[in-house]
Amino acid sequence: MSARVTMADVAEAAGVSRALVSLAYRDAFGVNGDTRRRILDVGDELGYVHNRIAASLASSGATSIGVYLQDLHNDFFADVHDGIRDAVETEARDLVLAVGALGGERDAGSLRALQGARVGVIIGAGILMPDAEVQAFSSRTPIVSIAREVPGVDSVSSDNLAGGRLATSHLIELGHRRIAMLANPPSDGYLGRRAGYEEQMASAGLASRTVEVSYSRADAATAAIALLDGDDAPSAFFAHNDQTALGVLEVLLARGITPGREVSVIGYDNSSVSGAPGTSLSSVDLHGAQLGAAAGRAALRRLADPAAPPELEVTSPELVLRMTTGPAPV
Amino acid sequence: MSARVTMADVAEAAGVSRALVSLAYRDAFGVNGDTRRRILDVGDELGYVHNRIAASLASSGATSIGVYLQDLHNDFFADVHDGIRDAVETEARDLVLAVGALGGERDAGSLRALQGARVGVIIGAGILMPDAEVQAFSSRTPIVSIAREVPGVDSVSSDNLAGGRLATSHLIELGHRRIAMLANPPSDGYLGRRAGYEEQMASAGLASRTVEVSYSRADAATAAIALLDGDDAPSAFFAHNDQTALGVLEVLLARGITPGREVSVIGYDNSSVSGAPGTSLSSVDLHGAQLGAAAGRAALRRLADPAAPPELEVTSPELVLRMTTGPAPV
DNA sequence: TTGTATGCGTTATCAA
DNA sequence: TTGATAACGCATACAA
Repeated sequence: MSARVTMADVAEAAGVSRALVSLAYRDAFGVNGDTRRRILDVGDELGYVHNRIAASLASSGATSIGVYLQDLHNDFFADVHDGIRDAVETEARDLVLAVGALGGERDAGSLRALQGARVGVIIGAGILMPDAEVQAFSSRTPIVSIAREVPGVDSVSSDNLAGGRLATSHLIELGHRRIAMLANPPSDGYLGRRAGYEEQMASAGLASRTVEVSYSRADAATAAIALLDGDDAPSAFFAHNDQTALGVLEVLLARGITPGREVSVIGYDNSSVSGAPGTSLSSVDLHGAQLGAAAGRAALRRLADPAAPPELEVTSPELVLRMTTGPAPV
Repeated sequence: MSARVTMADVAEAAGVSRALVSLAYRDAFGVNGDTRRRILDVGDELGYVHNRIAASLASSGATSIGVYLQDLHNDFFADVHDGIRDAVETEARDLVLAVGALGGERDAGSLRALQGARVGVIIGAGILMPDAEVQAFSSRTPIVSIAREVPGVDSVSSDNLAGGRLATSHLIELGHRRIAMLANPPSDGYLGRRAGYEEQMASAGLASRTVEVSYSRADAATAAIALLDGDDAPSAFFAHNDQTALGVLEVLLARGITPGREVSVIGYDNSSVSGAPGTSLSSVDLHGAQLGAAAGRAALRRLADPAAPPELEVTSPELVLRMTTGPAPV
């Protein structure tokens, strides 16, 4: 608990100027590699820690990167985080994290907190505010939106249409003809998944059967029961996300139906639960780490040129096949 | 992109002094509720955001709370985060997050980053540094350790001995006699789980069979295969965590053995995968949110009194039974 | 490389 | 409540 060590102390102990110490800690130009090492060593010995607070206040342009993640319980956001960190760490930028909430009730507060931390740009994954609010916010602190396209705002998203096509056409190729889709509420976006499904069904001459469900597993289970008990029960389900697919699996297992044999199921997100033994859910992978990395690079570009026109980058999803998909029963 | 709005601007627009604006934004005493609201409204209109960077630099004592989470892919840490946030948000403290890595290779860097952000205390979940380093670090910036007891450092941990007893005695009550434990490397702590297992086995007159494995699923699978193929194959497995238990399940399913019928399995952590249909793993729940909340409160106490003696708080784990546990086959 | 001066936007302290 | 002023620890620009 000695008095706080400052740059001045390090400078004195190392026998150099304050300014040089400052440069050394930012590994800027104009400081010889040897002296740099020596300065850092002296700093370590004294227990000095570069004060990013003071540094940030003093430097005019904000250089740190804010990261907003909707929900830590969802593995997708963990992937996104990893991707961002990978893409950004070569630049030695500070990442400032803020976590939201599933319902979006923390969006505004968390984004404000990042703004209060004076980040230069915010990478947002799972922001639920309306487009208009995102745009308004972005005009003060630029946002890079992940997995959601916001007009006028840098966006990095996965091709949902392609994902919907991938899943559906695979089920069709397996011989399924009665394929139901459990879709999310249209107001939340991700419409491409549904569009891809309906397009593929139509072009195969099959009738679409789309049921809208919420994000809860229980809700999905209810919908699955209704479909299975109805006329012309489907032999395959395409779910808008893994959570929904788990609801379907729950129903199948409870009825003694083996997923992948009698009935096939494909989810979306390829979250960590998908790979669990026993569950082994086929799913569409968004490649969250890839999205995060792309967003990280976009953030660096935005920091470098605040006036550049907004960018839109679209990455391709991938179908990951496990045990819940199999040939249609005869 | 207007010029940055500062407190001075707000003060002028609201027709009050700078000092009053400062007080209003910290909702401190000495500012009438009405004027406070008015000041905040004016601030909003001007698009002012309280600059936490400048505030933090100017205020003498650090009041923000650092949170170190080892790995976002593990649901346990998400629970911990939620618990901390709940416990702390009434105090309106800033949470500063840092994320580590599974192998511990980011421990030092992440903790330093928090120190550089001048937090007043750090809540650490999943720190892997040796005790001595944690203690040394904690003497500069106090640490509250979660799920790991570090002598001389505030710690909030779950009672691993009780957890090991719970799991083992339950298997014994189910009639199992050949119960194997897949334990973690002793150097990582959590020794109580193993001790609880061995104690319960001994007091039931049964022979312990402990095999040490790493944290990888594949490693656990290998160990399970060796045990199942050996003499006197176990009818039940107690795994030191869920990941390890999944490795066992993988082997059982591959061999057509139904978990919970022929062979029982209990994991530890009750992570999100445990509840997936098809997996349905019985597990010991650490109650991460509860641990987080306790740590949050401990952090607030530490902030209030840096000189108080270190505290140790121990919470009780709970056995969550699902499909992978059942009576011993006859 | 070195000093040195100036400023970043607050908080904190005091006297009024 | 108000001003006014001194920190806070650093970045930055400049002259040497």
